[in-house]
Amino acid sequence: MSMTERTSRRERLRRATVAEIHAAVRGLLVEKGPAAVTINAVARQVGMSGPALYHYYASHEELVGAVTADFFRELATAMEQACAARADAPVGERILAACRAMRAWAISHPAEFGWIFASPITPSNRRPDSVRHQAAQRFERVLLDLTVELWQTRPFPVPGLADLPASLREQLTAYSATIDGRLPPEAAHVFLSCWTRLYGLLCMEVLHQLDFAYSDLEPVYEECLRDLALTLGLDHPGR
Amino acid sequence: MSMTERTSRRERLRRATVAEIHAAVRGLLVEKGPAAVTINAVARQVGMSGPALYHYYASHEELVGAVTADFFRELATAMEQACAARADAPVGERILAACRAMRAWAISHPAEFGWIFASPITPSNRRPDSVRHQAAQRFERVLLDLTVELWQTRPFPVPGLADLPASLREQLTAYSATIDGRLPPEAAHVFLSCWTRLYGLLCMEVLHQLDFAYSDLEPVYEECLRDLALTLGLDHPGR
DNA sequence: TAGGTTTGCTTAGAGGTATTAAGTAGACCT
DNA sequence: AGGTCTACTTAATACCTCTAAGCAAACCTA
Repeated sequence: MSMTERTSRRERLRRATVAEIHAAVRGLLVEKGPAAVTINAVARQVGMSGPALYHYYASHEELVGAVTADFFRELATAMEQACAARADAPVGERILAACRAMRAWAISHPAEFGWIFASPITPSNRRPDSVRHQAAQRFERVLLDLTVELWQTRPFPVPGLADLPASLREQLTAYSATIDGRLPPEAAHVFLSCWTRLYGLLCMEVLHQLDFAYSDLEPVYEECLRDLALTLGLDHPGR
Repeated sequence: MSMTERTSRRERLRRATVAEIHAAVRGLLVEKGPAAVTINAVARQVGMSGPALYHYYASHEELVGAVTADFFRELATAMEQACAARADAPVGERILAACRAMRAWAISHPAEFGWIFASPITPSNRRPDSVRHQAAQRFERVLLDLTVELWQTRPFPVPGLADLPASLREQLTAYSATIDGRLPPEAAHVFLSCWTRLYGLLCMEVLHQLDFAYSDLEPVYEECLRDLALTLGLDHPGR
């Protein structure tokens, strides 16, 4: 009986409080914008007074990083679920589903998605062991894993490694190593190109850098997906 | 004699002070990061005390917007100069020069370029009559004007308007109108696609969203330019 | 079950921020 | 010469992050 509860009562309480804090942060972010997410305001929201929060986080920055990590995880989960819902479909279809899920989450959570980008990644949050970095990496892996599966089951056309500039070749080789060689440098190049276009488009939409021309980027995103499907040699992308 | 000096002594002094303030802001931004750009710190730098700055700007936000506008203007000028240096070259070559100048400025002024994006565009700075918006528009026009010239002298291939989704067609038609029809909707679509890819890539580089894979995006950018040249039907893009 | 430790909070306070208000010295113009 | 405008000043408000010190209750252990 006592053995089954691995988490002590204390720890459960702590977790609950942490969850409440994160919810307060998110609420403030969504309702009053990033600037409203102050230690004091968050503390007030959860019914404690200011400095109490320092028992949970060492600094404002760490709190922000932790919540940002939440958002990354939630986004990654949304993408994974979109895939899981089509577990039997061909990889190509699941890739498109994941990409659409990414934008769907971004659109329905603009404040959260905006925070992921716009909040300057402070040096401490760029450390590989930071919670934020871990969560960001998991997010990135969703599409990477799918692309690896595609590469293994139905390889897409890639440029000759010799055709790439030397500097790029080196960088791609290094990156290929960091993903344990699951994609060779040439394939990594194609993957990164697709990733960059898609993510970049979303990034600009969220940062309102395209407002001067577009009011709704859905068709633009879909066109980008068609292009991506062509590059990866997928069957008809739907829509 | 008195007629020739359109600007009174007073106004000249004011301009000098404003320039000094902007220089102080920039210095703080570059040396200590965006968070160090506070009203007080800026005032200290120029040798006045805090609230004095409110005689020049109504708020911290307005000051930030004004300096951001400076950056946009400087960036636009750098691109224009790159074109002017090749005034006799074909449009295609000038387009590529402008694009390269854009990245060159971004790389040599990372703090400034980062601020252009990362600083959340507050509602007041999104108003069409804000200094920031004006300067941003001038920046956007550099490549637009070049593309218009290309379109008029050597039209590039465009998709059929009927092939585009209705929603996109409407948006493109509206945008075409805002640029006085200098590009028809189909051509505007191609222009915006190129613009989005290029600007998005730079945006992600500056926001450190690609650090996980690349250490130097120069070859990636050049590849993007080759793609762009192909899309616009330019001759060999060089490099 | 008693004692010490850990946890979660409190208030007080230092030093910073943006911004407003009120007052003053001097330049400018009539 | 007198009034207005400009550029600044200091004082004050209300907020911010974060540190320090202290207290009560929960927990663990002897």
